[in-house]
Amino acid sequence: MSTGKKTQGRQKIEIKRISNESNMQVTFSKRRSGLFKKASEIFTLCGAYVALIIFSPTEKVFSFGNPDLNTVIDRYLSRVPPQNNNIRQYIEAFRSTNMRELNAQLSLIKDALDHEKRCGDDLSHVCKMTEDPSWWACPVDGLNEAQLEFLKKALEDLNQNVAQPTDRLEVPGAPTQAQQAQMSPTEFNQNPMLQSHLSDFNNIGGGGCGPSRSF
Amino acid sequence: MSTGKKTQGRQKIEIKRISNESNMQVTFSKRRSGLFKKASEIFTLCGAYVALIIFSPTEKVFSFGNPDLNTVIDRYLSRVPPQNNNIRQYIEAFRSTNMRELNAQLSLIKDALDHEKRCGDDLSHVCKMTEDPSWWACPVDGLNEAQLEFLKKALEDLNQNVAQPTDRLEVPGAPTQAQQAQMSPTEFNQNPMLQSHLSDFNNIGGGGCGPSRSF
DNA sequence: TACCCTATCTTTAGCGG
DNA sequence: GCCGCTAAAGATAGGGT
Repeated sequence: MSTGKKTQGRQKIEIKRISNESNMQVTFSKRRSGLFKKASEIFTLCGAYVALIIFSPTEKVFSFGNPDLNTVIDRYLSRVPPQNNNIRQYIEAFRSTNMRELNAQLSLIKDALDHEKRCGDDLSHVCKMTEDPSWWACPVDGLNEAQLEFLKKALEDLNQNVAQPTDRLEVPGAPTQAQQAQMSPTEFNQNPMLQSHLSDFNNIGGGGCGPSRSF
Repeated sequence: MSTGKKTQGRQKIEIKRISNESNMQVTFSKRRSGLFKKASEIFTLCGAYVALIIFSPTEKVFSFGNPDLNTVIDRYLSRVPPQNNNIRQYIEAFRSTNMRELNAQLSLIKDALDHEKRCGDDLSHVCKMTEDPSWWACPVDGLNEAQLEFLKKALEDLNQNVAQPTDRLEVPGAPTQAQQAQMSPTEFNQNPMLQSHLSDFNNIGGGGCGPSRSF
C-alpha cells in the first residue's frame, strides 16, 4: 500500500479503562499471560514465593502460585490473623522500600485515581466491613477536612516515629531455598475443563518445601 | 572509548536461579516493581480484581490487591457467588468511590511522602497500597503498638464517620450473571514458558466446581 | 548503597486468519 | 476464542556515578 508497512505495530495506549469490550477482553488475555509469565520468572530467578489471583471482568478466575498457591496464601493469612498484625506485615514488607519505589507506587495510585475518575459514576460505598472488618480497608469517603486533618496528623506522627532507628523485626523463618526452579500453576481454577492441557511447567518436585513457618 | 558505546545495554539472561545474591536482590526489586505495575495496569485497563502476594527470598512480604487483597483472596477461597452476598457487591462496587475524597487521600499520601523525604533517612516508610480499597497509603514503619493503636483509632474514627447515612446505598444495577467459576484457563498454555513441560495437572479440578479449596 | 543511563530485550496494540 | 504477525512501547541487565 501507500505506507509499505503492514501494520502500525504496537500503539501507545492510555492506562485507563478500555471501553471497547472486545478489545478489553483481548488485552486482558494478553496481559494476564504476561503477568503469569513474569510471576513465574521472578520465582525462578529469585526463588520468591508468589501467589497471584485474577478475577476477569467476566468473573472468571485465574490463579497461579509457587510453590503452591494455597501454601502461599495460607502462609500469608496465618501471618496476618489479627488486624494489628496486619500492620506488622507491612512493617516488614516495606522495611526496605525506598523513596523511589514509593514514588513509583504513588504513580500507580494516581493512575488508579485517574481510572476511577473516569468511571465517574456515583456509586455509593459501603463502610461496613461486614465479615472482614479490616480497618485498613476503611472507606474514607465523605470525610471532611477535619477528618482528613486528623488522619494526616496521625500519619505524620507515625512518620516521626518511623524516623527513629528501628531494629529488625525479622522473622526467623527458614528461607527454604530447597527448590530453585520449580513452580506449579496450581489451582488454576477448579474447573474440570482446565484439565485439557493445563501445563505443569515445573521441572523438579523439589518443592516439598517445608519452609517451617515460624509465625 | 574504544567502542563508542557506553554500555552493552540490556543483556539477555537465562531464566534460572540467579546465583549472585546481590544481583538477585536487584533483579528481585526491579521485577517486583514491574509485576506490581502490571498488576495495577490490568486492573485499571480491564477492571480485573487482582491479588498478588510475594515472599522475597529474604522472607519479606509484598502484597497488592484490587480492590482489596483480603476480599479477593477470600473470594477465591470461598468462591462466594456474588448473588449470594449483596454486601460484598457493595464492597466491591466501592472501588468507584468518590473522586474528590480519593484525591484528598492522595494529598495526604504526598504529604507523608514529602515528610519522609525530609527525614532523609534511609528507607523507613511504608506505602500501603496493598489491601486498601481506597488506595490510600499508610506509612507505618517501625511503629510500636501504641502507634498502631493510634492509627487504628484514627481510622476507625474515620470509618465511623463514613458509615453515617450520608450516602445513598444504591443497588448497583442488575446483579451480574456472574457464575461461580466457569472458564477454560487452558490459555495458560499460551505461555511459551509453560509449554515446555506439559504434564499432569488434570487432577486439579477434581470434582468439578464444587470443592473450593483443596488444602 | 542506591540511583541513573541506555542499549537491548521483551511485551503487546492493532489487524488478519 | 486462539494463533500469528509487525513494529512501537515498555521493561530491564549491566555498568557507571
